[in-house]
Formats: sequence, C-alpha cells, structure tokens
Amino acid sequence: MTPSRSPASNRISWPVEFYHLDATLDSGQVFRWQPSGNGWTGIVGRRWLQLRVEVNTLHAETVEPVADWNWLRNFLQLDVELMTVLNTFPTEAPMQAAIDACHGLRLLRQDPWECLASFILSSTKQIVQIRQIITLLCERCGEPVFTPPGFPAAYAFPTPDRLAQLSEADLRACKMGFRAPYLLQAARAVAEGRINLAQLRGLSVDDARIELLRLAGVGRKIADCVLLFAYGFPEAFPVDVWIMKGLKQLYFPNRRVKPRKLQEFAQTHFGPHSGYAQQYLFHYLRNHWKPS
DNA sequence: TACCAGGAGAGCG
DNA sequence: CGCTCTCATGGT
Repeated sequence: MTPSRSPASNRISWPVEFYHLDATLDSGQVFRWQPSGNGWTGIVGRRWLQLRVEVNTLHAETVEPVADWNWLRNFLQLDVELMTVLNTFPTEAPMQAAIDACHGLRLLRQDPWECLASFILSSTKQIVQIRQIITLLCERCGEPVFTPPGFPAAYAFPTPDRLAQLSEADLRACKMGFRAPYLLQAARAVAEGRINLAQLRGLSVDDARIELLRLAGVGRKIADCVLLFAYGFPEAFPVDVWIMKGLKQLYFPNRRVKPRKLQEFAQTHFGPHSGYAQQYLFHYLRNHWKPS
C-alpha cells in the first residue's frame, strides 16, 4: 500500500503502470474534466484538482493541503492491476483492436449521485452537449470551490438536497429539456430518503439495478452506467447506440439480433470484467470506427 | 437543412 | 410483447 497518509501537502505523486489519463477522462464516463497544460483539471467531491501523468508517475495537485489522499486513490482506482483485467478479455480480433486503440484506459469510481444525475442528463445527447448541460447545472446550482490563482471559478456538483428545492423551470433553464423532471424527481427521491444510494453498495448487481430502475428516466442503459462507474459492479454492461451498432456489425454481421440476446451475449462473451471490456469497446467504436 | 445524439416511457396492435 | 412516436436542444 502506497503511503496515503503523510504530512499534509497539496501535491502528491504515485507510481502507475498503463494509466492513460487522456483516454480515461475523455471516454464518456465523466463529463467535467478539462485539458489544462499537459494535464487535466476537474472536481472530485468538493475539491478542485489538477492531474497529469509523466512516464510512470501520476501527479496530483489540489488547492488546499490534504492529509489523507485515499479519496483520490479510490476515484482513480489506483489499486486495480490493469493487465490482470485485460487478460480476462477474449482474444479475438475486435476486442484486441479495442485494447490496442486505447491501452491504459481505466474505469474510475465516481460518486453515485453525481454519476446517476449525469447519466439521467445523458439520454439522447452527444457527449459535448452533456458536458455543456452539466457545466451549466453546476455553475447555477453547485457550491463554489477554491481554485488556484489564475484558474477560472469552479463548482461542486449540486447535491440532491439543493436540487430538490428547485422547480422544473429552474432545471430547464440549464438546457436539459425533457430530462428536467427526471432529474428533479431523482433528486427528491434521494433527498426524501425514498432511495438510499449508499445502501446499494451492499446489494447484488441485480438487486441494485432493480432499485435504480424505480426512478423515472432511468432504464437499463443508464442503470448499468451507474452500476459500473459508481458502484464498480464489474459485470454491468451498458448497451448504448454505439455498442448496439458495433456489436451487431462485429459479432453478428447480416443477422437479426434482439436487444435481449445482445445483452446476454455481451455479458458472457466478454467475461467477468465485461463492464471494463465495454468501456474499451465504446472508446474504440467512438474514435476508430465508422458504422455502416 | 436534415439528421442524430452513451434513452426512456407511453401508446398502440 | 414488439413496434413506433415523442420528448428538448444543439452539434455536425
């Protein structure tokens, strides 16, 4: 275990292997990170920070000193041995191509509420637009956080309690359209304790999914995104339009495959870390593949 | 201009 | 069930 407790400092460095920060922060699992110099800036919880990787070292810098960095190690999932995960993937051509296209891509471990809210806002939106909506939402409704001199103002992701007090019109002003009532209902469900996001950690993936599916505006795809990106269920396999088209063409050319069958195939074919494989496939399809 | 976006839900037959 | 339509908004 790398020492995470040390004299409080606003900087820390960790040794890393195969950590492709660019691919990771720009792969559609998080929406608030921005390129900055040779690294990235973003918010985790209530803290602004800057990240960069040089060779086999990951550097992090916050505004205020930090005594315990475990929150960041957890967000970055530094204890995951990537090669062990990749070695469980099937050794067929498309999967290997996906690995080669973005070797070092990682799954992060996000805050459940931020992840849930973000993906409620993601439906039928391009990633650039999802970023826009979330940026607006945070600027208007989130608590300001400290940033270093010379950097623009930044905001924490708004809490369920804060959003629960707003009106649908307030949210529509953030350009989220028909997703506004969904986000508002989800915020109120969490704020009023009708769903307990922390409690989902102790459930099986199937039971946790059932809980998430109770929320309006949350279907199988969005639920699986939250199960994978926030709770770390390794078998959660979100099937979006890219994955749908890609799997059909790569694995079932010239055949009719029902969505149910495709989900079943994905879960078995890609092994125990099918969710990780999904992220590699998604990144590969989105950046190196044209649907036909 | 037309089309589509890391979907979901309601209304059909 | 399984299909189609709608929802709001902006990028390409």
